Amino acid sequence: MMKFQVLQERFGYSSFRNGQEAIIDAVLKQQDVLAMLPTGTGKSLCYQLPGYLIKGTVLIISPLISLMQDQVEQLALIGERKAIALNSFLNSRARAKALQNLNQYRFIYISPEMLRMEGMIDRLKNVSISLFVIDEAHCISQWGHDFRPDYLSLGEIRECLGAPPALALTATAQKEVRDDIKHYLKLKNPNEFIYSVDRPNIAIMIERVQTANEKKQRLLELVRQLKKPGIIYFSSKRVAEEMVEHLKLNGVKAVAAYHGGMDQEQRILIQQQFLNDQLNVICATSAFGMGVNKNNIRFVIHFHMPGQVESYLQEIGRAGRDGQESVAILMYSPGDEELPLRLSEYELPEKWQIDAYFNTCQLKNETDLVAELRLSETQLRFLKHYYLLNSQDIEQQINKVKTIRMKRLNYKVNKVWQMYRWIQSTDCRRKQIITIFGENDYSKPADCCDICTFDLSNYYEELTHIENLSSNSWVKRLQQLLKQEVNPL
DNA sequence: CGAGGCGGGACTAGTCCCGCCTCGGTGCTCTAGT
Repeated sequence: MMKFQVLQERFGYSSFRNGQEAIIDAVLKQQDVLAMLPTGTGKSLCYQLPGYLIKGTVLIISPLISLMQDQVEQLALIGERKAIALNSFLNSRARAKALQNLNQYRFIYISPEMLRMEGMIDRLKNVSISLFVIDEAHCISQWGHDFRPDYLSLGEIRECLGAPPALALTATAQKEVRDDIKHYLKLKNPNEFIYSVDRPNIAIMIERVQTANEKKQRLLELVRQLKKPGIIYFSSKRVAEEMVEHLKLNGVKAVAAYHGGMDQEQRILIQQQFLNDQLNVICATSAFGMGVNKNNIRFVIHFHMPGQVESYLQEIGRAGRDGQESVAILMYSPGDEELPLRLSEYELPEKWQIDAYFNTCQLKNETDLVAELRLSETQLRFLKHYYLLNSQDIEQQINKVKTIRMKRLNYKVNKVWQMYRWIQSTDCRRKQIITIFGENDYSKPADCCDICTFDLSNYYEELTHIENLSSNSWVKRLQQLLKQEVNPL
């Protein structure tokens, strides 16, 4: 079968979208591929279509259970039943059955954590894996070094499985992140497809205020005026929830919160209601977004600044997927950079915790250690990961881990300052982003950014100015209009 | 850094204020007990 035939008959498309065909060709030639495509350009087709043209199974590493479930459902809709998501949603019987029949699947979705569970690699060795896909591959760099260290083992796992060709897919990755991806996946001379991160239909704006209170008031104004639907990003679950109440109290309807502290069920419900236009505004933390395929989002507001330009770009990139004019507004008040700086720090163990852990972890049980050293789950995982990796004497190990911690901390702090410089700069915001991502050319849209030319009222809801008038003046205005209509007759 | 919670002291006895402390995001997995 030819790829065009599969495209039409299986997926129901008459042509490829920008970038897809070249990537698919490289995959079919069994080359390692690193592809950076803007959000919403159909990345999953790049491995799903080859799945029908090559022998064997496509293994897809995915960061979220919900993304895996989504993809399996999407595949079911086009009649594909030989797809499975291997994750904790499967009960033990279903999992046992799936593991026994692994080689019958065309597509297997799995998390990095599940891949590293005992016996999993041996199971997969009996399957002929013909393509090793890493969806949202920037997670390797963004999460692998601390939050989810299993991401760093993917390259070794790939080799264990006979080094099948790899396809790494992402939407935003600066050069150093791409280097990380290549290194940790052990890609050999990968074919790289890098498309521009620029989204000309998203106008970029920074709103400066002096205090937190002022920010809150200005946010209410903006939400009232702007065309919806929209997302507001916060770096705190509590503040996100408080803002939902504040907006509701002030007459904003169809607004809800979304963050990682909520029940899985509640999260799915909120996301569905947003996709179905039953909710207009989501007050969210960075937990919201991956896999949210909604094409008519008109604004993305940042109430807190993200810790890095990549996160910012990924978050604003959720606006305007339909190609219509949309706006991204980042609200900044002096001192805002402190929060992301703190967040970068407290994820990593402190120096004294490294000392204490390495010196006593063989003597005490884990529960006691965690309580004694006040370790968070992430800190503990970081320590365990590097404890297992090292086999030299304790002092050497400790120094090595402290160096790793220092490097990681520096990296994250530098990322925050890059974001900060972007906010403070007086250069075209779009041009700076392009430069940060190593690009040179872009065409300036009519509404570019607050430094260039830009009129925020283009993004207001049409009726807003009438609603804002008091009822009296509204009547007067209507009378005027009627007079104007009547007089000429 | 900055917001919020909490404890204690003060003064028309239950409320108010001040100072101190803590916390702040992202997700996978399994296990034990209902």
